[in-house]
Amino acid sequence: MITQAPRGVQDWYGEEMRKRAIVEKKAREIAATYHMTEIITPMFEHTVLFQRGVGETTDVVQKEMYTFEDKGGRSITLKPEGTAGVMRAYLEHNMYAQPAPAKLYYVTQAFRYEKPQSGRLRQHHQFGVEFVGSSSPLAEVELITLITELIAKLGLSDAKLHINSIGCKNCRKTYNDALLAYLREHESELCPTCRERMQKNPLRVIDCKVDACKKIVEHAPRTIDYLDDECRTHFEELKALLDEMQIQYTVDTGIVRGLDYYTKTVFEFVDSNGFTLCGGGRYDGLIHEIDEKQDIPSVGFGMGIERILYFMDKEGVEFPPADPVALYVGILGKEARGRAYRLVDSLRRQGFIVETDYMDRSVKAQMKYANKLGAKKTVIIGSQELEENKARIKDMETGEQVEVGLDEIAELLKQ
RNA sequence: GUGGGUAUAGCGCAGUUGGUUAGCGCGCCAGAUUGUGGCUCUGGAGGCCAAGGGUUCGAAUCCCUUUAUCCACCCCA
Repeated sequence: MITQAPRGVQDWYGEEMRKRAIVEKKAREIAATYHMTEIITPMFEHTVLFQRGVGETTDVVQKEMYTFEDKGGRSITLKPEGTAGVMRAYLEHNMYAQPAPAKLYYVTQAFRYEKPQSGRLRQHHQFGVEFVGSSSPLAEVELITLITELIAKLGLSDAKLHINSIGCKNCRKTYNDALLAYLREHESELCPTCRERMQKNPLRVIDCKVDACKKIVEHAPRTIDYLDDECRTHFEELKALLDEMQIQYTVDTGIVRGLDYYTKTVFEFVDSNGFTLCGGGRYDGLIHEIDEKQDIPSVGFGMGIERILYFMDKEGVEFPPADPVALYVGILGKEARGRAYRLVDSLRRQGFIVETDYMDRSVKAQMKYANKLGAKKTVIIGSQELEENKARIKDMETGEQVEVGLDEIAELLKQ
């Protein structure tokens, strides 16, 4: 038990860790070209931040948060998503006093108490962007463009953009009334979960996967038909810009998203099975929700690193190989050890990846080991080499050996 | 939270209707003459058969509980 990690979390090491680092590096590189800067916020926040920010009625807040009391009696919660913390930091440090917009990106863990399954963990990692201060649809376009570029550069092909608009608070109210009225008419045909959802948040019924509900939803009122002028114009402008950018999308009126803070635009990138790999949208009311004195529009998205890796694996995307060991320095005899290790040190300082023997193995075993490491070249340092100040460098692919002075090895490796 | 599958060596798997010291492949370690890898051969290490309880003369095998894991739903990344 003590040697087993808690449920739903995983260790990162070896090849998987390497792959994850490559994905994160790519994300950072691309964000940098958009002139976005990285932000790291704490792993935990005051519980109220998420209750307000994410929304009291959401599943995330109601049953999935890791909440505990610290020794000072404060209610603390491990962040279940990336946005709320960044917004809190934005307000705490008065970033709105800087020239707008603020373009922040983050790579973070997120914790949710869920039942683990494929692509779902209790600790996962997200790459995300918060674009704060702009109400222009160009802000949405910037995020979508960034994601599109990242997905393409990672080599993923099975990801389609779905967009929708759920309107602002005002449109939502008239819409909710219309939807509720419609659902009431069909209440008896809905699944039990949906009958319950109806009361709390009727919008959720829209993306129910039960066949009977789907059928009813087909003819249900849709958010886009209830948008006020401003929201409709915003959505039309967004679509026009996407067209101009030649970014393919489908308007999917079923996208609702599970976090309460969304307004107007919501979007997802999904694969052909409908599995979400990244989602986001506009949340113009979020900052006001956290700090009554402020009212600043923003858009953002979160992308699951594990899901990206899962999809890349599924699509058979090849990762670049790890940098190989340039030279394996074999050691023969204790008297040669110091000199050999000096050689190792000197070559490493020049930037070469060098390995050596720490196991007092025989020469033969060392060669086997070097072969397993995938070393490009090997050299054995023994009493003879010490005497002559020369050594034979062996090319592990061709088997050829070249004799050079101990001080000339770096030169040889550079070729 | 609801429903289903699985749990045997580091990894991937066998293990017959319950019956001796639980096997195979890969990997790991060592050797096949003295200071050179890959191929081959030989030998070796490594398992409380997930944990606990029960049935039985006898349990990896049957039953119960727990834990973990995988999958679907809910929801989400």
